[in-house]
Amino acid sequence: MLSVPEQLDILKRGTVTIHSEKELTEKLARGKPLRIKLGVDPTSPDIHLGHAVGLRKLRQFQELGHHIVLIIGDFTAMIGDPSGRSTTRPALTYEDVLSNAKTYTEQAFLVLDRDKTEVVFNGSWFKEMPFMEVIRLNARVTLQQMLQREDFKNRVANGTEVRLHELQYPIMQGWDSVVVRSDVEIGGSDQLFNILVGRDLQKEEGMEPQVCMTLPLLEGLDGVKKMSKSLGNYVGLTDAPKEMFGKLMSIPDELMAKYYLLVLGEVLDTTLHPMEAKKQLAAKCVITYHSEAAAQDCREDWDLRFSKRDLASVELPLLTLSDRRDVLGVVQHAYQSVFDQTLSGGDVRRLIQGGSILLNGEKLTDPKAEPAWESGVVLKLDKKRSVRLA
RNA sequence: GGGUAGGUGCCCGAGCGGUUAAAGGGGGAAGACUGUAAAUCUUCUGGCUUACGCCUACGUUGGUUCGAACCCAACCCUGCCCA
Repeated sequence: MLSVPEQLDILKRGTVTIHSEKELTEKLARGKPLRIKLGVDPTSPDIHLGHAVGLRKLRQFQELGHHIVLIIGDFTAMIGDPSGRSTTRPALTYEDVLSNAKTYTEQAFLVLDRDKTEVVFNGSWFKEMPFMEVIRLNARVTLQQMLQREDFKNRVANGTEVRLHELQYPIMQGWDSVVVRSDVEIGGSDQLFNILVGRDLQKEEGMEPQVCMTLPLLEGLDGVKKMSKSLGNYVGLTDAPKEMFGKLMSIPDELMAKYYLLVLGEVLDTTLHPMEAKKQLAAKCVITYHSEAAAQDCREDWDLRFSKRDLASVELPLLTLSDRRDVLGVVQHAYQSVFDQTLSGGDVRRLIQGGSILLNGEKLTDPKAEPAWESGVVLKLDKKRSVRLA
């Protein structure tokens, strides 16, 4: 095991707050593996790069010889974490939650060492919890404390509803810490309050309080809002290589440094040309979650497709024509059959008239035209999608 | 339970009897340009094989009217104040 200062140096990297560093030093100094907790709510089946920021921190702990406890919030997911929310989360069924949990853990192990990770479901203790106990826990938190939270405060101030079950969330997350006897809890910076509640409950139970460690939130592809599935601005860990590569190429330039730090744990080389830096970021990410070969393939594909605009030599999905031979019909059918997207006639018409549709490099601007659809010819649909005629 | 303000398109929000498929913004899409699916600029953004035509849409259900998102009634839902 590395010395305490060496461990601290690694662990502190990229954190927002550590509450407190002194406590963490003391815990590390004992020389015993610490129990590191990360709770995830399986509210959607995908883990994205935003979640991976926390998982990477866990991985660091793991490599330093500490014990990871990954809590699957099967129970808390049904409540929905109100952190940072301006509205109540939609309720999920238990079946959804379970199936999400399954894919969730599989994806988490792309980052974590499976053999050294303890996975627990918090439903295993909450499902059987007597109501008396629930009341007892509730007695430990005051309404005023809850109302100090930005998200609740804002909602109250704006006249947006706050439902009572949402107030239970921090208490439940805190109780998880008591049950798993965590020494350190990791979370996004929006988790600060919830993690601190965990400290309070542990103290109440006569335990040494956990260290609270928060990490920055990763902005999504739009560059402004937190990366999240519901906003659609995420890169999923299981995204296909080309999709992952392409999505990363679409982040704003300003965000690159942060992505380098949080996604790769590296420092951006500012002497690189921005586009080259971004390509490297995208490639490295593909290497992590897929393979070196896939990354190489993505780069080449990207260069051909977007830098040289040489669609003819790119591998494209094949389109088998249906009965309709007019431009509108063929394009609509292409979206449907190849990309599984249903576009209305109006949508397609807009694409055609906007000049997006290219047949072998020639713009098709008449929806009703019936050009000769020769086999092997490239039909470009929009910026990202093209097909080859079968 | 009483009082009061509201429920509009993917979201926020104007409209308050006809010229309203419904201002404006956000989000999304396309084009131009480029160093990329960055940035910037322009355009589009309910559906219908484009149709000054039809259908669907302003919480729900009925009603008044030649005509309703707009007026009336009942109901459902939410906020705020009081209890």
